[in-house]
Amino acid sequence: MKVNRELIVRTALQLLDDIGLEELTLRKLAARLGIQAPTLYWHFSSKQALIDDMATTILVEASGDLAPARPGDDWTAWVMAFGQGIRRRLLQYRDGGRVVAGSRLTNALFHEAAERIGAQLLEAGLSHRQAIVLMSTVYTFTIGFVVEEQAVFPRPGERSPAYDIAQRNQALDAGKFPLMRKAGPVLFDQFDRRYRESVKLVIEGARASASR
Amino acid sequence: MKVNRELIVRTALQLLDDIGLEELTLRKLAARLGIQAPTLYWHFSSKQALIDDMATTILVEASGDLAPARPGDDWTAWVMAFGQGIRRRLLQYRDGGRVVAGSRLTNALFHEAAERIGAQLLEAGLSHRQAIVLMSTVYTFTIGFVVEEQAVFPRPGERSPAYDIAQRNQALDAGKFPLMRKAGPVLFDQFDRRYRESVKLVIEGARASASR
DNA sequence: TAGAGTGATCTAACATTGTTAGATTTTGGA
DNA sequence: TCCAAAATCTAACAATGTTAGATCACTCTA
Repeated sequence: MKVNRELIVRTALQLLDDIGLEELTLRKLAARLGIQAPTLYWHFSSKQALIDDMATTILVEASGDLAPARPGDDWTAWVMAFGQGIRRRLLQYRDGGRVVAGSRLTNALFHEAAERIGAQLLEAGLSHRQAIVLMSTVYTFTIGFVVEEQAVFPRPGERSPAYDIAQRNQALDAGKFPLMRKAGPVLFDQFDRRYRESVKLVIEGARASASR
Repeated sequence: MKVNRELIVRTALQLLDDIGLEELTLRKLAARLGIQAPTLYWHFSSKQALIDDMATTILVEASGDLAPARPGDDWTAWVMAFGQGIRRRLLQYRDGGRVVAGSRLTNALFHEAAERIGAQLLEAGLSHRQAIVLMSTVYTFTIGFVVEEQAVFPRPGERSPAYDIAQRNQALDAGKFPLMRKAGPVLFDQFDRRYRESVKLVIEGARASASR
């Protein structure tokens, strides 16, 4: 059975989703492909090179889903759709955030989407620097956010027992940490809502900066 | 020679700064401590537990440095100092960003600092939720930002050869990616400036949200 | 149609790693 | 002085990424 880079990456992403990044080994991947582990080195120069390709693939998959629903929407909708689209796709794979966070992209396909969205921002009147800073802020925040989110929810709806809120509160003295205690539900529940609010902060900041 | 948790963590942080997270092994750490590797398991239940303690220590070190220079400053200065303080401390250790990104805090000392700053925000009129979302946004962004920054500059001023801008541009067709090409210097130079601008976006967004 | 070349896989092995089991030494208080 | 505990040691294990080199499979050419 002949195997190629794309099949390897797709299989690796399936395996990732099944067992997580920590358990993802070349031998397990090879087994699922019906080959021996060293054969992978004919296709990839290292495990990291494979993971880089996985990360690139995840982001490329996201690329088609980064435009706002209604095409007439203003630039703020484009930025929100950019962030939401990336987050949604990262969440589709177990440890998707950590995979992308630790990798370098291997091709420019994701840059195409970024280029399109950036063009929208310029057209709306933002400067080049404003557009780049805005997009990179959302991008960086999104990846960091999903890394945290997936530590709490390894899979959507499946809360990790390590992040029990009651247990967290037990470690936080009520008299000493009133704010932090009350923050538990904000930080570890309803990630959708907090994500939206965070990105909205960035967007409103950009609106203020752009209108000057 | 007797060893304890604190000495181990301090030595591990030194070693981290010398050789980076990837090269940090329990045997090397033990050698530097003058003990055998398995002895570390008397003090820590796993390597990850040790790294968690390292991350906690880094953030606790940052805690003393999170207040604005002039105590009379308004709440926006507190938020900026919060972010800048964390970033500065993460940058003091090689791979400091990645260490903190992948870890869970082992004590609440950092929460004390967060509690103080949060209190400032409430006093300035922000709601509890606004304050928590604002701080978590800056926190998450900062860690993600430093992870990227340290991929480009493993040590301050020491650019990784893998992130040469000219090389990056070669991969980006000038006709197809005008914005992304021009973005190189914005993204991979002057991290100080971009960090400040990003956090300012968040803060201005919070100002807009708070004034409503 | 035989054979050469290269594309793709295999087997065998290596060094290194985190970790465990269990024996041994060191320490400090009764 | 003795004993329990605290702290360290040696020896070993299973697993991992990776390399070296042999072998199979396919395609093109002479």
